[in-house]
Amino acid sequence: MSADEPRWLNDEERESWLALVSMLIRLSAALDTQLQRDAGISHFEYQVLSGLSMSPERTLRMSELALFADGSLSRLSHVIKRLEKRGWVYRTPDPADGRYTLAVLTDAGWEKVVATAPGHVAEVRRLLFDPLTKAQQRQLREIGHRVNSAIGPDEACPNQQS
Amino acid sequence: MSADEPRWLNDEERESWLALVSMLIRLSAALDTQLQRDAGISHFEYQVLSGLSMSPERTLRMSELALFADGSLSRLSHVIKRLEKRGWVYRTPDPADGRYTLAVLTDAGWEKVVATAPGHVAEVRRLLFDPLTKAQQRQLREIGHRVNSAIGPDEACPNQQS
DNA sequence: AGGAGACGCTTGAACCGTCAAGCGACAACA
DNA sequence: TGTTGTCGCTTGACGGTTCAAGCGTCTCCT
Repeated sequence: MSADEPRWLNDEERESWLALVSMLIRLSAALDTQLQRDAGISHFEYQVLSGLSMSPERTLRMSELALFADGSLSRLSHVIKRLEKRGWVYRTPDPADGRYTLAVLTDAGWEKVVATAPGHVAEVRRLLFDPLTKAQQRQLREIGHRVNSAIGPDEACPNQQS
Repeated sequence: MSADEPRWLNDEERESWLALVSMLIRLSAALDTQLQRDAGISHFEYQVLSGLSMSPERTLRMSELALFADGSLSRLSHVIKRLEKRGWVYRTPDPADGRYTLAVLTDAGWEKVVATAPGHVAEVRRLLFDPLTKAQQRQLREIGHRVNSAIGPDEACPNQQS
């Protein structure tokens, strides 16, 4: 920690940063834990299923789904293979363009989302919204948008290969 | 997404939530990417090294270090083994109580932190603080504290075994 | 039509984290 | 001083993610 770097963090920023990093890690872990315990799926798997459930025809291209779920295409491919084995999803080539693969939520997959969502939402509410004031919730939304656009469209998403 | 669950999310909350989850994942990934690219270490490894560098004698018990770095003891043990092989850290039993293991930062480890920190701090600043107003930085710190205490001392940290 | 290249996705290997079992060191009690 | 229990940590196997290479499909250009 040598001195006089051009733009060092001051104490306030440092504290914000440590608090945020800790929140980042522990909130992720807490959401994962709840889903794993109550539904036997990871947070990423939940995002995949929930993303499909909100889409028209319960269908999305793999690449769109990867973007929505903030994961790499490779990771999504492995995960969809597992979800397929569990009977919640199936894949089919896009009739409009054979390069695309469509992921489709089955009825069983829909049921899974319906059964899982309330508990998950309750946990999000308990850990994230209940402790905050209305004003903080508004600020948080704005902060999220600003940081997300600072990160850039895809800077952090290792979605493009090599 | 069936209706009238007791405490469903409204549109504003929903948007806050999606923004935050996305920020959560992408910010973690962005910080990891920067460190991996510029220093060849993971964010967790950085937290470990940086935690030691800020401690008296550059020394910390494994369990304290795990708490600081928000990771399990098992994970820390594996990571320290790797950092030991790279010559940045060594372990020694606590002379005061043989059950504890002390992790100590070597000179090479200190150099590594000094070389790595400025770039990392710059990235944190670029992605997290620069896009926010002073007021939002203050809010973020407060939000972090509130959410962290909602998660509880260790609810999300799988630091205790079995 | 045919070839080159771009695109979307998949695959297998290597790596990392988690989980459960187990080890040595210490404390409490007989 | 044993014995029992707890504590802090380590270990190996397992499961998931990443990385790089490769496949099939489509587009563009001649």
